[in-house]
Amino acid sequence: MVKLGKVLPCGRRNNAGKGYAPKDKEQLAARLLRSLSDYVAGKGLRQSGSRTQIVGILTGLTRHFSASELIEKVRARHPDIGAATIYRNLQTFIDAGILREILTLDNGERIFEVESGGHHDHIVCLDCRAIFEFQSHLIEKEQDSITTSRNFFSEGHRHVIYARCGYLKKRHRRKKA
Amino acid sequence: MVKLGKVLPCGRRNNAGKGYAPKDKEQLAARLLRSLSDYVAGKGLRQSGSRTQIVGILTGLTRHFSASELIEKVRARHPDIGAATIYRNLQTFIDAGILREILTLDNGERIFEVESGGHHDHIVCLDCRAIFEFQSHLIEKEQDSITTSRNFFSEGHRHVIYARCGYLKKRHRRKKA
DNA sequence: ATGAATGCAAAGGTTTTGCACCCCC
DNA sequence: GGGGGTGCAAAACCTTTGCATTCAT
Repeated sequence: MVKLGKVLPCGRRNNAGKGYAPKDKEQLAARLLRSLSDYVAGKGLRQSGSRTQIVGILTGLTRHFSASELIEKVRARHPDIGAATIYRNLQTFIDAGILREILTLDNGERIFEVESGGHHDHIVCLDCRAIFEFQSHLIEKEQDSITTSRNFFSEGHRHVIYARCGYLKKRHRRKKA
Repeated sequence: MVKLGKVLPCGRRNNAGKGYAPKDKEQLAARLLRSLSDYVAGKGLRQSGSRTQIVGILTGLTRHFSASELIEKVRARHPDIGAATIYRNLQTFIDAGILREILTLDNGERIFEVESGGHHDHIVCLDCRAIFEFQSHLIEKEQDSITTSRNFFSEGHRHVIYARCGYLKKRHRRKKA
């Protein structure tokens, strides 16, 4: 694994573990809690203590995280919260629109991110495991066109590009040889 | 589940279980066996009986299939072949270029297809679970442009559109309400 | 004969579920 | 107080792995 923060040959820093800036965390946490409240109120569900605590952890995570990472972080601060509760709430949060499942890695790990409003898709770096984002109006438009021209009603999509940033390119070549 | 072959309102038939035409199976089987032979010969591996038998089953499957579907079909005809062998060979077949893992469903099921040469991406129908294919030169080009402009070396992508064909639209509305 | 490939069973990992208890509304 | 929510443990899945054995070359 490449050291965090290391500048890669492609000019990017290795931000695989990048989270939110401290100043953003507060705003984000407030927004998420509000969204959750709205959702549970509308559905006749309840704003349990666990839910509030788990949401509090979300802003301390990297932008893209797996269920196990969430479990680990939640249990570090709230050892009394069971994994089952976290899994159940992952689904609740997705239904509430505050989380999004963005992709599944080769090893089967499901990766989530906090819903930010602006739609984007992802590039997964096979070298440093970092997940980058990209946006393309052109692709979105073409997708819509394809979907509607076939009489489908789109319910979303997952578009993931697997790539290497070149950092370990030589090493990989050597391995393959 | 919608009945197989049923004409859906969008004009498509429900081909969720569609396989290969009998006349195509022969050619396909021959091609796959040839590719496999070339691969194992080149790698100093062996053309085992199991491998040949599993390849024989591939042409009797639907175009898009899960590991468990493959295991079920293989074991129906060859009860002596263990699941571990099938998993190990799934990887071998992918390495040999005769299979491709195309997507992961919501439930975590990994879906494979026989490598056909022509690249395409997929539309998954959330109503009938059918998997359709689409091609877009425009999207491919844009993808390449995005990848290279960021100094990535693309190693492939997965682009899946989730949609409804409208067949169960009313039913879903009712369920949700 | 050599080592690749296999079957079996066990282990590993993730996610779901049953159930009694708890606590939010 | 009622029903949603939770913790725990067990179960359910899917996939991988260790090991002795078999088999292709």
